[in-house]
Amino acid sequence: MSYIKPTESELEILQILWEKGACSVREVNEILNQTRESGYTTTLKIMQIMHEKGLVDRDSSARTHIYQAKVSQETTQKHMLDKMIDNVFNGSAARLVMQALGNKKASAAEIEEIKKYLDNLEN
Amino acid sequence: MSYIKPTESELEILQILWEKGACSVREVNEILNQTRESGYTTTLKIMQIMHEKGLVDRDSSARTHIYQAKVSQETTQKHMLDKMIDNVFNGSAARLVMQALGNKKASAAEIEEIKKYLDNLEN
DNA sequence: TTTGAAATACGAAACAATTCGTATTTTATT
DNA sequence: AATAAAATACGAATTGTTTCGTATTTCAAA
Repeated sequence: MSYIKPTESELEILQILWEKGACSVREVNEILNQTRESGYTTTLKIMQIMHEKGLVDRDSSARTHIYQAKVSQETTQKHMLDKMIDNVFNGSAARLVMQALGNKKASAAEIEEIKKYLDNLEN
Repeated sequence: MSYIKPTESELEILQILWEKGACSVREVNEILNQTRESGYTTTLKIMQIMHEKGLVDRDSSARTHIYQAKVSQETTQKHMLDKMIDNVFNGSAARLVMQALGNKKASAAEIEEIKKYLDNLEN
């Protein structure tokens, strides 16, 4: 299976599905509208397209269709990160990591976690 | 000044300009063509649009215009990372960092560098 | 069983990004 | 000065994404 690159809107919806698990269009649309204006049929249309593309699964046995992410968050993260490292960080994961840590301050606990992770990587 | 979000094509060109410093359209197009097919006037048009948007500076005193990135690589990295952390990593920089390190294997030296960086962050 | 609310389906408009053909300008060479 | 090569300018076609209006379907309550 080849990778399907989600558009921006699709990514917003995937995020919601990753978090909530399974949602109706109405649920997704309501969550979207906590952040930004979006018409119901607009959200519906995008989710239908996502289904066509194979980004989501759909249970259409009931009147209200229930959608679920079909692509995993991990796989999507991996693809987007790889692309970003290549495109914008000259191929250096280390550079990206340090930028990321500099930007958003990670908590002490998170830093410890990362250190442990690094220790493991070394072995 | 508000942030101008580069499109995909624009990002490809910025990358080249960040690396090379100052380039003619022809130079940029030749480098692009090492990776993928792209017509000369296509590249020209995109660089003209980038100029209109303020993404690049242009010296048009000679017949062959010379372009330079106007936005810094660091600023662009920061914006893209922030967005990605929010959108795809549920706001957790640590998660992104660990994914990134897992993907592309960093060298032992790079890992040491990151550890030092983390030690500094802790103080 | 009729009715209305809530859902889906669908097409087309609006918008944005990319591609490319062609006209025009510039300049070095003869 | 004429010419040809190489550059820019520009409009328009193409493609992809988002938005939305309207038609149709479905189901539960009266």
